[in-house]
Amino acid sequence: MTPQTDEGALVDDIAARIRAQIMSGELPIGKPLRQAALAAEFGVSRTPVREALRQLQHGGLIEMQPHRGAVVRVPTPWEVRQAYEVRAELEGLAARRAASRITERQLAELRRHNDVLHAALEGTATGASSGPLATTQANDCFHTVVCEAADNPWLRRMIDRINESFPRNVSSMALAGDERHRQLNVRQHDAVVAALTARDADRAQEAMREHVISSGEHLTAWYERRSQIVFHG
Amino acid sequence: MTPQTDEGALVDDIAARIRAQIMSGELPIGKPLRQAALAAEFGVSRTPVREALRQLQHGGLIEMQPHRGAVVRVPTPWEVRQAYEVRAELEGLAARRAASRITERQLAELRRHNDVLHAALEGTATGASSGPLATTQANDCFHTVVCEAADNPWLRRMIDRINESFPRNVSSMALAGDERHRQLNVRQHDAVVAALTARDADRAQEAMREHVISSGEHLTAWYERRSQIVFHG
DNA sequence: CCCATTGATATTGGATCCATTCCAAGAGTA
DNA sequence: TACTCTTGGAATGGATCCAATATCAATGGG
Repeated sequence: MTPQTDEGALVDDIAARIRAQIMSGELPIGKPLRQAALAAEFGVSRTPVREALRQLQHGGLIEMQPHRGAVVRVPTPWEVRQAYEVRAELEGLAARRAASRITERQLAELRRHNDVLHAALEGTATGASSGPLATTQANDCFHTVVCEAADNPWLRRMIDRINESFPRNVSSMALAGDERHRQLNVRQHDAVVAALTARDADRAQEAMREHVISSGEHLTAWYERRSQIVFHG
Repeated sequence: MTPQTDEGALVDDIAARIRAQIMSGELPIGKPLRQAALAAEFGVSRTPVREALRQLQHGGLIEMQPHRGAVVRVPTPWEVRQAYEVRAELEGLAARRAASRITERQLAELRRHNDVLHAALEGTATGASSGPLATTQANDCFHTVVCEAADNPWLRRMIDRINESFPRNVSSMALAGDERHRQLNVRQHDAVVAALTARDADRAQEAMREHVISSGEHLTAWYERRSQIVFHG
């Protein structure tokens, strides 16, 4: 049932699956998570499920009240702003480090991901590489590549931790909806790539910082407008 | 046996206790952690201990190999440097935010903690407020106050997470040993306080960044010299 | 008619039990 | 003597069991 190469990672596997379901929106914000139901769904006992839930709680993705169960957490707008301020600083640092470390291969990869965004923007997308899914992935990959180029596992973990704390579908929905913001987004990506190409650490850091802050403001505003996309049942 | 106000926090309580033991050096680096032993020591079953260990693993303080048990993790020198680079950026951000938010009361508190360090340095410590314990505490409090003044829970959590990942006794031992570095340390603290008093965000950020980077370099060097303070037996 | 108390029910949290796995010591053989 | 295979013990990880607690509905009283 659970064919992991790495026995002993069952708990982490369960946690990853639940996280994925929350990220994809399959488990909507505010939905109560029943341990028994999850255990049955994954074909395991409640013990690993409970541990997985606790991990997610510690990660901030869900809330657990004693004897009352766990619910998918509802991030408040100001919390989004605060988290993105931290993320901006961290990704800025990543860009700074990347400026002197990134390889030509990675730069090419960045440009490729950006091309996808450009194409999606101009409607010249060629079939498969279109749609909000492709743009979301291209966006993620862009930031991932910069993180990898920064070559600092701790930094990487911290940034991942922030990203894992907000349901992805919400974020991408917020971005995908606003055409104007997507243009800004791509321009900012280009600025980052340009700075990295020029090996200009200061400019790369500032460009990335501004980009993330801007995304954060946008996302915060979106949350403020319709912070009611929660589970009702 | 466990009179917590907050029932349901037993696991977190266990985790905190184990973490404290690791931090204080009572559980030396490299020491294998037996679930049964810990359970007996705390008067609980193995279940909450297991969950607590997994939390610590996720936090990076211990390593767990499947069916082989958990050991207190040995941070490598380069890992210390990388973590402190991240910490410098985060605490720099904290100082920047604090510059415009810190209250007079908090500033006074900062000065008080710094006075303790000054006193310890000049040997004019008055009995109880002497010793490495007091200086370590004053150091911690200094950074904690700045973090609180920054008023960003996410930032706070991230910084805490980094600090919780390195056995405190090792860090303080490294600092306490070097008189020269302690002087530098206090001067840097003073610089931060001065910048905060002047409400100069840029200067505060830079002062704090430099301070943390410098501490990180020192700690890294210490780890390189005697990275063999591990458990043998 | 509305509110409080109480009992049933469901769900969580901790304890215990059992299968699996890893490590080490010892016997047997080349 | 050295190498390997076996076997026993010990520890982990998952499953199951039981107690504690919160939710909800029903009933009785104001």
